[in-house]
Amino acid sequence: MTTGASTASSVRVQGSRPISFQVRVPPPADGSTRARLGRLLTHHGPVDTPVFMPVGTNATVKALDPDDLREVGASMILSNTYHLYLRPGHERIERLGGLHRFMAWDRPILTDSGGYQVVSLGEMRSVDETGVTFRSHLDGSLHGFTPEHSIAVQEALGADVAVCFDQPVPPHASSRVAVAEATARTHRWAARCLAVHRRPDQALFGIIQGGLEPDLRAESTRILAGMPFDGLCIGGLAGDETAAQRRAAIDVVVPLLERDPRPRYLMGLGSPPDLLDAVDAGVDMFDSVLPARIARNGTLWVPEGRLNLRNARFLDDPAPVQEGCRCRACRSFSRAYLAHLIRADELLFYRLATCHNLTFLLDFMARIRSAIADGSFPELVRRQADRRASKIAPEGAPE
RNA sequence: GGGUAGGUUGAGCAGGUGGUGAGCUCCGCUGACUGUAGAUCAGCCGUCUUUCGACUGUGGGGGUUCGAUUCCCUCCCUGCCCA
Repeated sequence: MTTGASTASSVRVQGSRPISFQVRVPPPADGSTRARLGRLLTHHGPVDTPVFMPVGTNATVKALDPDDLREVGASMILSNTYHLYLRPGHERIERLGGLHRFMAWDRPILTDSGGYQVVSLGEMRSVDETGVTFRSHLDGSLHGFTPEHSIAVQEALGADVAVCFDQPVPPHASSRVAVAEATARTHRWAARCLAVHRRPDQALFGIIQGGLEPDLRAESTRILAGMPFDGLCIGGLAGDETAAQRRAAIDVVVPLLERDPRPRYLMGLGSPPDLLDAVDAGVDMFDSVLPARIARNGTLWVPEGRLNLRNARFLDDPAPVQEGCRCRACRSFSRAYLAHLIRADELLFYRLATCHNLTFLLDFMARIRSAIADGSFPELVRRQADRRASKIAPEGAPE
């Protein structure tokens, strides 16, 4: 198998990129923020950035159907290579017309590569230069995943954007040597992904690693930026790092990409303050399971913070979760009703709760975009910082 | 009326045939969750105490005994069977 970026770039036909990205409102020259407004053009329509992509691991954003997804304002979603490969199988999805058709979602999709499962599956995998050996979480069977394999699966799924198979470094157990090795391997794997990726209607993003080591982050950024990817991911920051550590890592990456025309995608982060901070740092794309997962577990975001609908105090509360919220939960139902549903283990709870949190977050993102457009974004960041400092409830930004 | 099986901390149970019953599952309360092994997980869940710990508690009453949830008597309540 041939490797190397040069081989790969010759495969990628110049001129007709599978996606295009244009920055419509660049960061202000005064350096007050790196926030920028952009538009990603794909075969399945445009995506305004900064964008948050809800996560639909098993070809579904849990509890929602495509109508719900459009209603909450999702313009692009993420799905997962590893899970769909195991079940129902990427070949089956391909036979059935590809992922978009399979899940009846006609807007853009990005597939994660399965690299993150190196972290999430913990002991159930082993890694070497060839790739990763996973133990299936479904039946314990063994599966080898290589960069080439990941790309093949992603091409079969047919998402608009595929992502390189990388090796994130598990958060705490990260000696500098371990970070350096995983990062270097991620670079070699990136080249292998490029070498085999040929689907012309699918973009491919590379993943920057480097942990929290500034020089390794910088080196990783330079190497990845030197390869003909359609976009660049910032990986390995959705673990137990502090907000300050994340910001520091992003602030190493983005300045090195200042004149790079490609979108920047921070993988795995999705709380409102995380988004605000990362947009300020110059990030264009996000994904996270957080809003949907905490919703299913009873926690809903409101401007004042979080509500845990399991709490007894909501059983008699006739107010909507959030006054004035446009989501289907708030339009029709009381906190008392939702508190009842969750106690009764009623399935409707998951749908309503997920609709609310995604609406909250996507509306927050829309507000960020309009603030960038009208120049008020730095003020938004400042207000948020003030609120945190004074420990008053954050405006649009619960933890 | 006769027989029989029972009555344990909100519910359902376990255990205990004379040597200190606070154990489980629900329910309930609180918290966590960030490229989804997650509609999951963790802590608490008799009273007092931050903790250590102390106290109370095996349907009611009585008896035997150094000591009773256990043995005896009696009453109450519940299920089932027979009349």
